[in-house]
Amino acid sequence: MDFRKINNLAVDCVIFGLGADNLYVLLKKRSLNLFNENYPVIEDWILPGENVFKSNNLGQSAEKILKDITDNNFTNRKQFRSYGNQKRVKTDKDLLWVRSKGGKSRTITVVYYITAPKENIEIIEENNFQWFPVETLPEIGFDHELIIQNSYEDLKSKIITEPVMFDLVPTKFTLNELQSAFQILLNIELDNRNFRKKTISKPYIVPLIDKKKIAGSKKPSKLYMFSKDVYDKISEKEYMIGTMLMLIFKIF
Amino acid sequence: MDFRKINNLAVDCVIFGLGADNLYVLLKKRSLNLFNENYPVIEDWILPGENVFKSNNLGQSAEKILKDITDNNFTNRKQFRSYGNQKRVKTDKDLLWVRSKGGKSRTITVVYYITAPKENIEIIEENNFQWFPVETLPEIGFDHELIIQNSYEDLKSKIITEPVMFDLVPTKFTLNELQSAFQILLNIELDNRNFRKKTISKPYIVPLIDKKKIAGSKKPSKLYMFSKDVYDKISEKEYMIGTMLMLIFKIF
DNA sequence: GCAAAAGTGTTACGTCTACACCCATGC
DNA sequence: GCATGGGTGTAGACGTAACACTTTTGC
Repeated sequence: MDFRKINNLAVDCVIFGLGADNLYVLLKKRSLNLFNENYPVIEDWILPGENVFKSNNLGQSAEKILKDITDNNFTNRKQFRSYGNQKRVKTDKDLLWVRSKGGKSRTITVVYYITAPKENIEIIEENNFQWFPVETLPEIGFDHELIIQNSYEDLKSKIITEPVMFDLVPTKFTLNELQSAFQILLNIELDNRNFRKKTISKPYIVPLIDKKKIAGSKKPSKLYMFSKDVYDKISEKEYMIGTMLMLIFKIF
Repeated sequence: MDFRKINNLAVDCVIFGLGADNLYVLLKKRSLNLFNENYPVIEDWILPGENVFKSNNLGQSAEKILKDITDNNFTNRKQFRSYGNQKRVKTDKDLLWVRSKGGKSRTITVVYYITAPKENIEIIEENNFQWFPVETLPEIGFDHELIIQNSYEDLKSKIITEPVMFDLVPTKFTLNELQSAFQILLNIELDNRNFRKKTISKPYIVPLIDKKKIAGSKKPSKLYMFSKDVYDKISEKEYMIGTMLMLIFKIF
């Protein structure tokens, strides 16, 4: 293993966690105070990320970043895009920070994003990380707010094309949870009865016999699973494209 | 301007050109013969690309690569993803080539892809570039075959989500051209009458009054344009997601 | 027994699919 | 005048949208 870092190549991770009524992003606190009036005090939030080791490939770097945050194993890491503008790092705060870390001001960042139910992600170092609703972010360093927005857009577009919704919801989910997930992510209202009918009719939504779940209160509800096998088998015969859409939209 | 190159950062371009009955990719010839039996003879094809200048951002690099190929201006450059595996360059040929060019064997490549009607792209240096059908590629260097496949997949998925089809077809197109484009790219058959009805009914498909076009032969046909303005206006009110799909699919 | 969320069916309407022939033009 | 691709209409099947009440459980 070669643990030296490639000083102009970094990986950042956008971690999306779906909560009860919001989609959240996990951010890392960035603070630096030199107690010198010539330097700004840094106190804001950035995406978890780091420079790539010489002997790691991009995916392994992402893996490593995630391991520092939680013990979860994520199966749904998606490489998104890269940011390599030479003017990316431009504010005093950002320049100071980069210099203090030995990085280069022209760094190319490859972004991965990860999706999971928020409740599934147990954060190890509570102090340094915090969830924020995607719609109301705090002060963000670098160009990371842009990166978050771009990733969010991409996620939304993937949701209607690929079965990524099932990564945002527990493995065993109730139909209402699934419906709510769609409603939050696409910001729409859905008719409960129609949603159920369509969803249940899909062969890759498999009812879990007998098992039930205790909601916050009152009557327990049936659980379902997503069968990737079945889904893949169906989508092999073409036509599957855009299936997710069908769970939801009035086509017009 | 700083014309030094960042030796571990490159941009490659996948240029898709839609022909009459195939989707093509533009490749660059790679040949190197040292006339020394200890070295392999290189004679294959790669994506057009190059290392990034210190003073260029990624988009500018892509721009520059394209300018060397054709005088066309492309408006639809899309950044795709990055390839940064440390084992990317591994065959003797590839290593020899990289060394002969002063690059690093661990290079991260950011991929852009471009879509246009094949006939629109006039290649400047005929000798070095050639079109190949995506489905039947020649011998390809580096991991560029993988990159092409990945880009192709991404393109196909974008086609059903975003109005990228209109980049592959002339600005003024006939309905049959558009239908044929869908058929080639998604490898499906469409009913001509139904396709026309749906397509014409979309407000963002605007008929060009009076103008006609001479096909390969016989009867001229009506021309249409895609109005991005109208499309954007409609898609603002949500729900637009997946519209492209609607031009085509039996929803089930 | 009551609060809270889960779960259920029907009808009217609109959209999609399937299908075969005439039209306009160039030669 | 004929060959070629351009262009057109309808009916039956299917899927969607709209809509309000009952059920099951925990407390």
